[in-house]
Amino acid sequence: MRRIIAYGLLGGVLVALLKVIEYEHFVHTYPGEIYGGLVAVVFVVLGIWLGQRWRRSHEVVVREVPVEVPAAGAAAPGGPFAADLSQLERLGITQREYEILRLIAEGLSNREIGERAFIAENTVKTHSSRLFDKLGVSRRVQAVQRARELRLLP
Amino acid sequence: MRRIIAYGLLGGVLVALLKVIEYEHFVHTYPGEIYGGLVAVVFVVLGIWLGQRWRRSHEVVVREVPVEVPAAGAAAPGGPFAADLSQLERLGITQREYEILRLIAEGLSNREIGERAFIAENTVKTHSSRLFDKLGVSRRVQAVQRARELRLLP
DNA sequence: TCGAGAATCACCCGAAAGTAGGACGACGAA
DNA sequence: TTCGTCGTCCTACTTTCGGGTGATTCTCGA
Repeated sequence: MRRIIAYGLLGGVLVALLKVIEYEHFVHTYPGEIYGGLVAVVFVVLGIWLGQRWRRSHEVVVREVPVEVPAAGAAAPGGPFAADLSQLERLGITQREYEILRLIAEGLSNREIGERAFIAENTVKTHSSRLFDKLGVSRRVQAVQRARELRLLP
Repeated sequence: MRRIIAYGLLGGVLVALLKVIEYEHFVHTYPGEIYGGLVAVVFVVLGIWLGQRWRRSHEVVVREVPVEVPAAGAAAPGGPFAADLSQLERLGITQREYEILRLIAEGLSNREIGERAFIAENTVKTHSSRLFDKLGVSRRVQAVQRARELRLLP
């Protein structure tokens, strides 16, 4: 409900912005193509931003990938990896937390993880904190190590 | 690749759409405000769509199907690990630094490493700092990851 | 429609990690 | 001897992490 109001206000701001742009006599100074193009670009960017915030359940697509593990002998590091997702459920690790775990394992800082996942650094901290709890560790290197033991990471 | 083409086509459609709208404008059917508003609305919606699409593509949850695990018997990767010591020489990593690297990979803190190796925490920092230089990384998780790639760690 | 779980974000604080620079002694090669 | 490398240790500083608490929003299912 509050969100709708917020969007309403946002719409107002947009219209105002539009007015301002128009007031600048863009229409008269530049040909219509440029004006329209500018407006389009600005609002496409804005729409993308909105769209990323406006999340829906159906956005999550679960893709099942059959993976085969090479038989004994020359294992292929970097080859197909099968994550033991039952461990996730057993430990109560959420999808988002698992995502953060993988990003941690890539050596990213919390800030970088935030940028990658479109969330605030604080949120990353919250996720990783809970993740550490569930993994029973207290440092990120340990988390990665533990996750590898649990076959959550390659 | 196909995605790029798709986006290219999409861009073309956008331009065409713009042209059409513009045509309407030049016919002076609508005043500039309405024209701009229309463009804005259309492209906001389009942006939202794009944003959600983009986000979805980044939220794909890869769920691997359970697979057979190689015989429990000592598989090569789990067995005795042979570090590629030539990499050490190539990168100019000393024995001591390699030792610190292994301890880092165990998830120990600098203090714990110092206790384990009977050296001061500051010394550990010096070693790890030089180690990071030689590995071309800046964080310990990255160092472990990189070392694994270089087959310096299991 | 209510509540539980999730995801999000904020603020604070202390600890840990990392940066930059310098210093010193041991040892071996030039 | 002189030079370079290694290992050790230091100060001082900035950044990052991790813990704790509290709050809002959203979704889903009962």
